[in-house]
Amino acid sequence: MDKDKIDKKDHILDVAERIFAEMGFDGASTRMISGEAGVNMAMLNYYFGSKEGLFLAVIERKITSFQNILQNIGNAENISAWGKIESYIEIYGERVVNNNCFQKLLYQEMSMNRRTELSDKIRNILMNSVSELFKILQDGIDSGEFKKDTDVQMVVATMYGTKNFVVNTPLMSSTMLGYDIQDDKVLEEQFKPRIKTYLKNLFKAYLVNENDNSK
Amino acid sequence: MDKDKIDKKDHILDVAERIFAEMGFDGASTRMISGEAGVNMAMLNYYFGSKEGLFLAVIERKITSFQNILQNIGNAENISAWGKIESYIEIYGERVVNNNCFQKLLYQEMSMNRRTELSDKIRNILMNSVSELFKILQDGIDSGEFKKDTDVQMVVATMYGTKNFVVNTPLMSSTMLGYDIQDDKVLEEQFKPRIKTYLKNLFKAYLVNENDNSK
DNA sequence: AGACACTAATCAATCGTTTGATTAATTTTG
DNA sequence: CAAAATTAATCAAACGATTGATTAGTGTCT
Repeated sequence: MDKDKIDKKDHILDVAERIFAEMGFDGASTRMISGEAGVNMAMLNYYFGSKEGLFLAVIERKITSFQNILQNIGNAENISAWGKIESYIEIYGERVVNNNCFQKLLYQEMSMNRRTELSDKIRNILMNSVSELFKILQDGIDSGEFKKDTDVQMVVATMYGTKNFVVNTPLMSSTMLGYDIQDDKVLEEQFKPRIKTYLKNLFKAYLVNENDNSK
Repeated sequence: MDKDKIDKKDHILDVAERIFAEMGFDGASTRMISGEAGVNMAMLNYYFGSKEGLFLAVIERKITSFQNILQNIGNAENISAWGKIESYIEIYGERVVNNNCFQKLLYQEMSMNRRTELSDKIRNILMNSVSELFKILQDGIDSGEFKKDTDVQMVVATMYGTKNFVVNTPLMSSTMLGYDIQDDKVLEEQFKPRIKTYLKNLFKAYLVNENDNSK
């Protein structure tokens, strides 16, 4: 049946995603991936053409679901700029937990300046999300809701950077935070609400103009 | 003369540091490193034993200079907690620019969970700096200078994460920021003051209790 | 029969490392 | 001091292993 083939391809992609994230593109071998997936080595090339094709397939599979999620937030009418940022942090916090393997993969690929074709693709896609954030922030500034001297670009760098740091260096972060970030339960029950609360407090303090009578 | 030998080893380490940072540990080949350094391939094994030994030597060379820099700040007596944070950001901002190649290398190694012997070493050394920051922050909270609900650990994650994001994904960051992060002049004249100012503003807003008459 | 799914065997290329020989530098000896 | 002996530094070549990829062939369906 057709279903089996799709399931098999998806299974390969699942395994490849995990191994690529753990070992990096170069560190992961096709034998390791095919072996762990329980398929013949040649199947990787049969299905995906090449190792790079497999890598690209792993990324493209997820990337589609990444799109369009944030545009709804940005385009919402009756929500304040700060409300949009809060929504963004909520959604972002959820994705941190569920897709941290993939996040690591993305970040790893972006760290390398080579393979520009793929890197460009990834960067362009991520820039969509970034642009949405820019727009929200700039609107907030223009409406006077956010402070005038806000560094819009750096705010985004902090948003992504803080999350990436924790997700990509789990051993370091676990030592710092005092509990095991790699434990799914801890991640879900402890870290997820924590980073959401933290980012909201952090950016509220930095972004939002207090409703005082100054000036 | 003895000088030449030392210079040569140092030259190899310089090249290896750059290539490891650019290509990752697995992506960099010994042929590439020796070729670019202008030495025979066998010299790498002759000097450093193995590829991993070379990698370790690259890291250990820098790590020593990393130590003890921040302890002076933490132990200063007549400076406020916020003043210490400002000093930290200043020094940290300087290091970002000058050692970004090495920073990338460190972060890359920490992202992989394998090679635990080396990773543990790196993590422990970084934890020294982290602990200094913790202490400063906690002192500020205890003295009432910083807000009581400050998430000390996450502040550090933001500090490192924001910087790492920009340094490790230069192409992405350059697109975001609108200028070329990889250009040394831009990095020095534009980005360095910018990230310093931004981090100070960000953390001042989040950390410092306003001297108002509330409560 | 013929398109598709799959496998074992094999390919050339590249990997990190080792070798044996050669040169340069240093130390020991007369 | 100079010749001899020893050590250190450097090299081209080759090692076995592993890499990603391909081939030729075997079933398996419709």
